[in-house]
Amino acid sequence: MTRDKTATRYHHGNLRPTLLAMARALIEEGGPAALSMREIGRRAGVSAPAAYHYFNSLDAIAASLAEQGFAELSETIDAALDGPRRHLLAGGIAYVAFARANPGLYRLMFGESFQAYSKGNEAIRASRARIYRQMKDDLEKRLTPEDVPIAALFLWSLTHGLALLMIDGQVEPDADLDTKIEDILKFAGMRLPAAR
Amino acid sequence: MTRDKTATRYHHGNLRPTLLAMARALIEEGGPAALSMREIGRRAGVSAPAAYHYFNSLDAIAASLAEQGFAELSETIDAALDGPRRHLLAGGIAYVAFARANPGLYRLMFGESFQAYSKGNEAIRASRARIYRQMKDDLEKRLTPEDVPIAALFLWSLTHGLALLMIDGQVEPDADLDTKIEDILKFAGMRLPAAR
DNA sequence: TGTACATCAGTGAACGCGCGTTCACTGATGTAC
DNA sequence: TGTACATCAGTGAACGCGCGTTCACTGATGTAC
Repeated sequence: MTRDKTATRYHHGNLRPTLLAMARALIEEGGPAALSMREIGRRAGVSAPAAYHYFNSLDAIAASLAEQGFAELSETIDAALDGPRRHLLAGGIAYVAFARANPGLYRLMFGESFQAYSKGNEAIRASRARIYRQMKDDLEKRLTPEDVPIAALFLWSLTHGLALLMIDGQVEPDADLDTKIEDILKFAGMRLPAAR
Repeated sequence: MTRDKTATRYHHGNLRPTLLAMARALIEEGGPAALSMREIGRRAGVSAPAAYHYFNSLDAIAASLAEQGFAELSETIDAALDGPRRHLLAGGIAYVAFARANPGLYRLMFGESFQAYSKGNEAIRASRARIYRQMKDDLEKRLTPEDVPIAALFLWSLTHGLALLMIDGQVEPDADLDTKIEDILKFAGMRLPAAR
């Protein structure tokens, strides 16, 4: 009952969240491909099979991380929309900021295995729907109804693409990246000479 | 000299391009993670070590594929810009079409290992610069000079994001995807109510 | 308050796998004479 | 035209590796009496 926090105890006591935390650190260090049952165990100070008391497989851990990521992203956007800024701009800035703060997680969430996760995971589907809904709600205040679907996909493409380019270091960080993000999102709301 | 095309000959005669072709087929089937020296050899009807006469490592094959991809993407855009459509729109459509036609390759080109490839590869850097230049040339005809860098990043983000969302199957293909692409790119040139 | 015991979290050894790469080799090719 | 030979493309065996997962187990925990 009186826990010696430094001693390594046979029963970890808090293993499930610890495993997830270690897995998350791993993807941030080495990308989604660096996820490994054995390495997760190693970092948690536990043998690899111990994890099987909490997850059926490595894929289950990855799916759990993705779920976590979508929940956090959704919350982050919620919080931004409560702020003083205009909605779409604040949401977009928050979106890109999340990706930049959690590049490994973001890549896991939207990477190749994405479809596999969201297929069977109700929580992920719900978070995604919530994010999309927030965006559409705002767009509906500004546009005629028939423009909304296209505008939503437009905005999602823009923020997703910008987030990935920055994560991948393909935007030369000449100026402050934060102001660059803002500039681009603002530019999206301005007139480009009509493309046809 | 007179080659029996069906017989398996000791000397393959055309191995280097064959290896690249098999590697390319592999990433299209299973994504960049499916690249494997041994599987490439297997498909080429050759032992795995044979490949080492042409490439120093698996990474070298991947880099070669990425180089090929950037060259093709650049050519595809060139071709589109020679056509009858307005430049930016035609270029954007061609860009997304390339990604949709070569999803595995596109992911390899812009994936996590991207930085590693383009660092030492002059050909890749040149292709990318060429693509970017084409875009900027067109933008310069339409915008004041100080808007061009932001507009370029804006456009690249948009097309990149749209390409990936489609590749990842995150756009429900309710309508024809081709017209959807066009709609979005056109929308990018229209007015969104100013975001502030 | 003290003890027997059921529970189940965590262990260590082992499985089979596929991988990238190295190595000493073999055998087809085409050139020099 | 025919033969010796250098070249080097491709081979098969082997290396060492890390992985996901299974298995029979051990030992800490907390509850029932």
